[in-house]
Amino acid sequence: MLGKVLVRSERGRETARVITEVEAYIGENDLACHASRGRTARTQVMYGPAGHWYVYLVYGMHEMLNLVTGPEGWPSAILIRGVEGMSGPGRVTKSLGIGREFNGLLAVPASGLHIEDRGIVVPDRMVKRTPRIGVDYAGPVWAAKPWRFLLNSAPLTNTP
DNA sequence: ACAAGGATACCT
DNA sequence: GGTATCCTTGTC
Repeated sequence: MLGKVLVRSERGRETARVITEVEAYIGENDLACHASRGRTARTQVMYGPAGHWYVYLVYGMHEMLNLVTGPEGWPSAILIRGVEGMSGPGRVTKSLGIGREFNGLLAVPASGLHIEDRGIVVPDRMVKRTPRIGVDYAGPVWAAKPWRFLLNSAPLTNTP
């Protein structure tokens, strides 16, 4: 998803930003994943088919935007932690006007929020991997998984 | 360094 | 119905 473009459309106005930082949460075994506690009203969307948004509130004030991935029945999602000019997952949603009303919606243009490939090239050597942020509670094994990915320089724009 | 802030999951 | 905890940010 790095280098792909997050597109928010609202009443004919479109805001597009390149995704620069993401984290993976993979399955019930992953103790940092909300689905590690099983299927609940909140985590239900992660058990569904890929391509739907999973949006939840954390710390009582920040909306986290995740895209459901993986096959049906295997709860997994990618948290969008950063877009160009915006660092931090709470700022991503706030700056684009994204809230829990998107939870469960399919990531297609008609829903007002989707992801596009606009030809930006991201070679592997431009991608940095680190452990995920704020997941110490998951224990040393799962907190150490290098499942945070970010661009370590500006992406190469493929000008048509 | 730490408060703000509300939902969630799990307990009684 | 009570409570510990949370995939954070801004201000102290």
